[in-house]
Amino acid sequence: MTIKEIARLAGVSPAMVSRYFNNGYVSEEKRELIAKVVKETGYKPSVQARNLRRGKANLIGVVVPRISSESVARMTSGIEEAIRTRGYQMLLANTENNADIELDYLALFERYPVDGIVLVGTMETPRHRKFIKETKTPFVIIGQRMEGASCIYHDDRGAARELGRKIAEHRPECVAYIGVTPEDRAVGVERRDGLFEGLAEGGSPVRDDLIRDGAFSTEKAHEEAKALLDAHPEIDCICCATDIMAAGAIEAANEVLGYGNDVIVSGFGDNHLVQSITGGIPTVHLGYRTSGRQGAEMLISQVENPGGMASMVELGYRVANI
Amino acid sequence: MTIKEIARLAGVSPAMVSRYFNNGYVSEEKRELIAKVVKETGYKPSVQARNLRRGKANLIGVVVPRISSESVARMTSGIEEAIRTRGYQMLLANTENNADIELDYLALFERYPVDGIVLVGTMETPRHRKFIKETKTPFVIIGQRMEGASCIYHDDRGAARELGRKIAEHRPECVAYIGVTPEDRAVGVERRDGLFEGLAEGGSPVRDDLIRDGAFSTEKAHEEAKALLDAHPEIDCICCATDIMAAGAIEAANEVLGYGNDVIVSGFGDNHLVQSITGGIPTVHLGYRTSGRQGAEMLISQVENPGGMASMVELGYRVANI
DNA sequence: TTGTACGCGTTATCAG
DNA sequence: CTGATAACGCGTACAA
Repeated sequence: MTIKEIARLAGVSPAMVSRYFNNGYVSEEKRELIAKVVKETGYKPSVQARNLRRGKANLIGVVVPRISSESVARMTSGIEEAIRTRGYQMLLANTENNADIELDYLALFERYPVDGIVLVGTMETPRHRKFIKETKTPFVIIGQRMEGASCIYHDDRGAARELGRKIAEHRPECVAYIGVTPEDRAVGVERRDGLFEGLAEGGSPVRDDLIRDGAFSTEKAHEEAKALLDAHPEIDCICCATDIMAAGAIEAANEVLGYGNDVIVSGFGDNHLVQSITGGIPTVHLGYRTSGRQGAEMLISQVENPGGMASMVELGYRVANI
Repeated sequence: MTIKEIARLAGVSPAMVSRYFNNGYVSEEKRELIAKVVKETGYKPSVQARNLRRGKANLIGVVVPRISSESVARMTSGIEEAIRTRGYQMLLANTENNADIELDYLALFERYPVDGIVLVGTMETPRHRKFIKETKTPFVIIGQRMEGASCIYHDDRGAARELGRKIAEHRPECVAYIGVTPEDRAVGVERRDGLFEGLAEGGSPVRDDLIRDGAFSTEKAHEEAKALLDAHPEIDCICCATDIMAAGAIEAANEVLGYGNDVIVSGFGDNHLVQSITGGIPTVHLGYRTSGRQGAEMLISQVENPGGMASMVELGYRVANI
């Protein structure tokens, strides 16, 4: 069923039918004629042909590191919302934290009919920088600050510093830290450094020998926390780079010291499930939905008004439960 | 940059360039000529035009109820994996559990250049049945059994029955149940009925007045469980339709009866985070990744070999931690 | 092995 | 307000 056949059946020109679906330069009379035929045939215009003709697909490619992470889910939800209200669709690619797959998808999207690309960022490699410099497709990165690209990110450092200060007010005497790889700058470096600063300012510095890597995993964090607590009974505070890992640390503390122990365990990111299971541990709410939404809006405005400058937006935060 | 310009620059015909990218009817000499120009210009064929010409987009539309649910994340991960290895891309739509948005997306995908549609199913309304009956687009539904459509689903009932029997072996004397709306047949009806059967067979039936709706939410389940335990101290077992809700029930039990209480709380779905935080409560592993993967494979085979029958696949399960 | 010519289904332009 | 016509960029008979 093509526009031509509809035109023939309705006794009008194809152009008329096209206008019927787009701008509305159609007389009432013809409109009814066409509407009737369209309803009878169930005709839908070919998006393919339209895309070709318009040189635009109203499609945004979104590349995420791990779809099963709550923070990512919240971002994509925000992206999707913004995108949908502007009449776009989302093409989602999941890389399972694999840099090669990530670059592959970025390359794929460049020649795919997407109007723009959103990258939910984790690591920054030379190949990433190369891509950013060379791509002609509108591009926004969410969650990491990256030079040369439009990006929208959270003030991980400031948030962590404030969290650290608040924790220090409780005067913990022996503070351990479970972080993640520094390859993820926002989570691995900014959160750690900010937290260390805040704790030190408040007079409760992290002890150098009590720093571990929790690898973004509840299990790994559980394991590390257990080892820490077994070896250092003096620990009375464990700060974690994510709520997910904090969940593991809490479990460890309960195992080693029993329920109702006094160890302070803090997280980051306000993971819904973790917060509701634990009844609320010290954490930072980061507005992932917002960054998703704003990132998508930024991208679409780039798509629709090309030639603008790359812009960087830093989002606020809210320290919670302490 | 079009195929014509490349042809001109390489001193060959456009058809040659097309063949260079598709079937390979090109002499070595010309191949090198073209390769050189392609590399220099960074030319990528327009997927738009190719799609129009081929009448195929290598795109699968996936409609999910809630992207931030772990089970959904696991399914989409499986779908994505299967799709990618077959050379397709995934277009993801999120409905936030809204039936209207769900139907909108289904309709959108029908006229979008997707080769097939996967629906991660929850409710089944007359409009759903209408869509299924009328759509000409290859279509697979995952997670619910639905007549007239190809579907792949889990044996929720059998799994629940076995879980119920296992729980009954611990001889609980007063069993409560927190479920969800029966509009979601698999989760709201099959799990409930199966569990009730298994418990009854084992001699530990659920007490009729101890049945509540937890609305897929940790908070709601927490609230309901707290009310139950406050009003009925004799409760020694709370079964929940999802792990997420079980997390709320555990929290409630700890609040009301203290840590280390003997109330058995069971879940369903083997939620990673819940299992690792709780140290493992009785649950059922359902292979969501597998259903995603197989559902996608089923769909693609429908796309590539049209005219087949609708098929229904039931997947197994594994009861865990009891 | 190579090139020519046509058509995929739309929409934009332009003349009426 | 309406209709004819020319692209959009590519793939593929068909002829050479």
